Amino acid sequence: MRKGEETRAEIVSKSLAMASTLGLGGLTIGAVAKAVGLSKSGLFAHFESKEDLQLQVLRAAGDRFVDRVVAPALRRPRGEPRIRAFFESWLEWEDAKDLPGGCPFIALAIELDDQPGPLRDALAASQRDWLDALATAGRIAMAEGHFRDDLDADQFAYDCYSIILAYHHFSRLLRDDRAGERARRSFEALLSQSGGGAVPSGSRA
Amino acid sequence: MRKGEETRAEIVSKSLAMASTLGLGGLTIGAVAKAVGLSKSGLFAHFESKEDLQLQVLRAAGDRFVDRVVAPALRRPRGEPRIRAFFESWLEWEDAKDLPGGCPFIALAIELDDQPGPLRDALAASQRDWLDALATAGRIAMAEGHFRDDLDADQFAYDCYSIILAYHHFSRLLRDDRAGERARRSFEALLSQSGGGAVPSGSRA
DNA sequence: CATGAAATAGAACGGTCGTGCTATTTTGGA
DNA sequence: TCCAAAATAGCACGACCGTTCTATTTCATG
Repeated sequence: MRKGEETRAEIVSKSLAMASTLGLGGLTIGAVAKAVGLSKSGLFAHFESKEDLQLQVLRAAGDRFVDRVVAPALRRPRGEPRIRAFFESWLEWEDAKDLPGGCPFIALAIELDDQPGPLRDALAASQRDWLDALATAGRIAMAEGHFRDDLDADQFAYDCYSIILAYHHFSRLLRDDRAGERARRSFEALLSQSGGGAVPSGSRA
Repeated sequence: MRKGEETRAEIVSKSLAMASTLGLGGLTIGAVAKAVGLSKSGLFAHFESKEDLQLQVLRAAGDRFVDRVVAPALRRPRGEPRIRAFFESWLEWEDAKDLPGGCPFIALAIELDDQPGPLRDALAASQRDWLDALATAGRIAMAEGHFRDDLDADQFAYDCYSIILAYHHFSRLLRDDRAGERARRSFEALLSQSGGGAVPSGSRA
């Protein structure tokens, strides 16, 4: 029925927000139930187990990332503009107000990296997916002549993620307000070393 | 008495190893007790609370990092050699066999970044300490003429940490065996863009 | 508006958590 | 060797965990 799906979506969404700060392991049926205004058993009836809830949270996070970061970038012109859009959206994603703990993937990566199972597998798979998407965008930029033609696109994706990880670390743990500025500086350096024209804010393609 | 200190150190050491995979929150008095062969209450008598144990674990991790990464670097010649030694030791630290979950600071940073309190404060303080040490090493390299004299040493430290974070992420979650190679490539690129020249062993055109 | 189905609540379960309390064992110096 | 002190064990506590079962409420629709 209708109502059930709505409630379930609200549970997953609230759980995602909570998981961004507490991790998937820190999620508690009782706490989530209180947060959405349900009884423990009423909430639990929507899932076959806690792990099922966790998996749905992971999937919801992936969908949201695609909606807000990957898809918008793909709507931009091929080449460097798309790369820049990807990076900027990614940086905004880090500070999304509906994810109070910052990027859930970074938090979950740390939590799950030593913990084999379907959760870890699902996370790793989605990570690989959009790292591939980013590397592909890099290869397109090479084809467009925006990047050197001997660039290692996978290394480029690695370096992009590297910058995002540092932004997360410095802005969240150290509360460094220059973290954004630092991340963008690193990104510009990466672009210019990749053969991307040093295009400061102003010109577009 | 003597014995007590020994036992306490063993507890903290074992807890550190466990915390590297499970986090500080995942640490459990019962599980640690079983791991060191003590009863729950026997173990607990060494600490005034669980948080006290967690703090001691944090301090032990800091001491170990200084011993294995910071101090060895400081014994190397000023300038680029010291920077390189810092980075290489740091990379080895990531794979230390007595820390099966990898660098505990990265795991704890994620775990504690939204959780105010003495644990968070202690972690942030130690992070700042050796980021400062690294930036200082960078400034020394500038003074020695190994780095450009307009280099931003804090940004340099930021970029170094960035590479380490990516190494952690790619090697642990994605099990990418090229992660080490990628990290070193990024580091060489960072050095050369910082004005550090020569690749020491090996060659390039 | 009645009715069966869907959604939710309530209570209880065995487990484990951190943490006290008290008893027992172990230790190291006199 | 003896003995206070230190170290450790055993047990119990209240709280919360995930989960199951059953009852009750709410919903969509004939």
